[in-house]
Amino acid sequence: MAKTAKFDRQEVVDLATNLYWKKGFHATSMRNLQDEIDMRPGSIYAAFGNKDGLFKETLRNYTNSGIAKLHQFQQENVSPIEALKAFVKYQVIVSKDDAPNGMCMLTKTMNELTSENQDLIDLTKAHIEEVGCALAKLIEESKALGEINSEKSALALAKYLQIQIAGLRTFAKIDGVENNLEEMINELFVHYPFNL
Amino acid sequence: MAKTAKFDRQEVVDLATNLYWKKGFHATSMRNLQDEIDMRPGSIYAAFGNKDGLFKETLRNYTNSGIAKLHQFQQENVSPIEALKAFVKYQVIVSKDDAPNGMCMLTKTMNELTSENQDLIDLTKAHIEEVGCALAKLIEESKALGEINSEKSALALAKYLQIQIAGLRTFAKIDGVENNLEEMINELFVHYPFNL
DNA sequence: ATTAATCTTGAACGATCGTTCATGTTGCTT
DNA sequence: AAGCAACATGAACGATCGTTCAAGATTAAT
Repeated sequence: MAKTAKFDRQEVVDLATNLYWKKGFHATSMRNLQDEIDMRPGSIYAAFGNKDGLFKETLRNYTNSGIAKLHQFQQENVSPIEALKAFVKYQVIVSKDDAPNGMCMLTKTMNELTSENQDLIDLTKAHIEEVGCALAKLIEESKALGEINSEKSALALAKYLQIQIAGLRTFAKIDGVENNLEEMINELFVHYPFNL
Repeated sequence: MAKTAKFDRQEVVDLATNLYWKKGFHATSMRNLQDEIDMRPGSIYAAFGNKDGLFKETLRNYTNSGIAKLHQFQQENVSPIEALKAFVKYQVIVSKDDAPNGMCMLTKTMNELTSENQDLIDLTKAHIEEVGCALAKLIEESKALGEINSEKSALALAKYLQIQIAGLRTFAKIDGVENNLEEMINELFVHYPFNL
């Protein structure tokens, strides 16, 4: 009935994700996005509603990518705890230089936004918990295999892991810890609360 | 020779600090600041140069306050490690609800800014390391008293502590950890790397 | 070939951004 | 009392913000 030749939505969202991730929500202007994804205002607003709408879609895209990456490590490693370790190293060490921003886009968003954008905060929170659940599943497997000796619940350990990742990523950008990141992550899994 | 009745600089910087801390650098407009500190544009620019200049002064003010708070806990506690513990609890638990923002203003700034404001990033890094040194001094005392049994250097332990604080503060805002914060901080100091 | 539905375009809107500066006000010095 | 240097004021600047929408371009169905 009508014109169908449209832009590649996934490609566009990927580009938008990287820009939002790199600059943050407020510092990324619609004109920055227009240049990055090569679309005109009208098309963007027709496809995504507004700046918030596009941001929400990039959040979804970011979280999906992260969880997919976790599953990839899960398939590449027979040991669940090695998969977790690989994931943490990927997030902290690899992302430090290769990713659009060394920080996790979700925690970065949590840090940046105020109650003026409560809906975005709530959405981000939900995504963080979603990642936590994915981690918890892997931890559960690891416990079942006896790799982990802990009285803590898998969910509590997952949250602990997320706290460590957030802290490490924040300080990975500051001089003085670069050389120790690998060691610190290795030590993470052999001490409390993972092993008594 | 001339008019001397000026605004109270400390009072103004305190107000500006709280606003910048709460909203972040980009989301805080000069007009927001004008309202908050009750000064007109001309006066602000005469006193602080520009938006960056005022921000730099608030960073200095924030860091000074933090270090002063650390020294306060140092004087209130005979045990250095108890002083450290009180400091961490203050930063993570008290600040979660009472402070303008649950996050540390320094790490928040690190997260928000890009290389477009490299000078502000460098300044913030320096402040974070300054806090690290203050923590290290207290840790050194604690080691001398035998409270801490670790092969790690005081500076490395200080950095570890900062990583924990950053992680905990980030996740203190998300449902699920509130009840455990006190316990998690207590456990911090009785396990590796503080005690083998 | 014509129609109709959809998509694309980019000029333009009002609001707000960081910043400047001519003007007015104040208070110390002479 | 007068003069002047320092400070305070707020209107206004050009730039950019997020967003809209009338007009044009494109494609599938008739």
